[in-house]
Amino acid sequence: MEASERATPTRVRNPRGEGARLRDEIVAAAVELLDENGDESAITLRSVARRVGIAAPSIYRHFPDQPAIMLAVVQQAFTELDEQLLAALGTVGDDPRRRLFAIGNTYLEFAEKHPQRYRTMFGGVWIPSLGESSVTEDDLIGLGREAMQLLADALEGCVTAGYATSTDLSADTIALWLGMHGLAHQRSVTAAFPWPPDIAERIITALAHLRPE
Amino acid sequence: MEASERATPTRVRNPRGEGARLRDEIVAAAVELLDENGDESAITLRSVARRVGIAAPSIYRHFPDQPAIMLAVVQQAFTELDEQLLAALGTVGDDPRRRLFAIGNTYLEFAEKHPQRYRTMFGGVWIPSLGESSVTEDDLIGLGREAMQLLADALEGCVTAGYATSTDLSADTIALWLGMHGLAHQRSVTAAFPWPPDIAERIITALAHLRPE
DNA sequence: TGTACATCAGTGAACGCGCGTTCACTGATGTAC
DNA sequence: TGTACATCAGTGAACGCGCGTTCACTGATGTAC
Repeated sequence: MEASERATPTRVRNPRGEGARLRDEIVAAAVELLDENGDESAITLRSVARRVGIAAPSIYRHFPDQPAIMLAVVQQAFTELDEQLLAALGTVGDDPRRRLFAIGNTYLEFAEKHPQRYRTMFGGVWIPSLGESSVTEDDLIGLGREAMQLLADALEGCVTAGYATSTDLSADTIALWLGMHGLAHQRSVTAAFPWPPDIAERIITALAHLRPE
Repeated sequence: MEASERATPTRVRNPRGEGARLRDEIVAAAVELLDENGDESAITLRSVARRVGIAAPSIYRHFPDQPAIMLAVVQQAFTELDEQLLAALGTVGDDPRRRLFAIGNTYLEFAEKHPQRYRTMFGGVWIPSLGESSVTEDDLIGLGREAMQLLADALEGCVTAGYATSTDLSADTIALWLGMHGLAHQRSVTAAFPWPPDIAERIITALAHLRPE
């Protein structure tokens, strides 16, 4: 029974004051399970505990309930996405068109590299009858806001520079994001589709209303 | 115990040779549960049986296992979508531009009216570690083919008539569909988003490369 | 400086639950002779 | 025309499982006096 419940029975306990470390380990384990199994139902309180190598009730020191783990996974994924977008912008220079494609391509790369996480971030399924759990609506609002703002700024740059046209910047940003999201999401579900190689460029160019170069 | 397991204990059994009727009732009950709860995990073998008013094992006369019910739900949803698209085309006349928007708007309406079903159709989550169940890959291939073909035809009509430009019809069809899917999917997840009222038109116009009227 | 004590990190056993699935069955109805 | 029988639609009880959560606990370590 011990063997089946624990992955690493030799785990040493964290020193005093460092108990919060386990929180990070729990989230990391949950992400691992998600990436491996592809299904968010793979993240159960007990499966996570098993992976970390702790007893199931130990999780309650760090999370009020199971949905709270899911929320932490999603929050971490959004933070990682934001970081990658900022990193890409940091290396790409000043050309507005290149900045727009840097955002778009980095976004799509993130989804392609972590399809399960992407699906969970935007899947909506994991929100468990909101209100029966510790997760509130406030926890969810604004999750994608940072990424959306970066995209809006990039599109605005193109419009200002005359590379793109727009009658309504915020509506066009949403339209552009929806197109990218459609590709990112569908790819994360069906890997084996014969996508046209330039599909991302086609979508971004059309929805950003980019003038021919 | 009886009361909790059965919704309608007075259910009469189907006459001989009509046993297949129960199959339809099972699928209908599964759809109901999905629409009500919004979560495909609401469709369990037992919950469906409860809803129909039969004993759980009775389902095995009609479905080899639980995933087979999910497959039937998704298949039925795709069939319904196809029917609605065809019906819309039947009433809209010959103008290629109107035919394109008929497809696009009907598609988006379907997703808006049945968000849970839409999410399940394209969610990918319900595919249960394919191979451990009776559902095979063949069952899934070609599920959206009909709808995609109708969209391709509509776009081709616009190009032929000179209303739209395209360098690669099949790639542009996929791009257009992905944009529509992005909107349809995200709407089915987050109802409370302040969508621009003309968001659908913006996406379709841009991705179909429609000339200004 | 020694020690009692509070705090902290984590455990082990147990609970009740709903699940998918199996098994042997029941009882009505059509059909062959 | 009567009846034995096969077929069909569906049942009831039971199984083992993994789940989330609870409870009282253990034992190491820092801290107050």
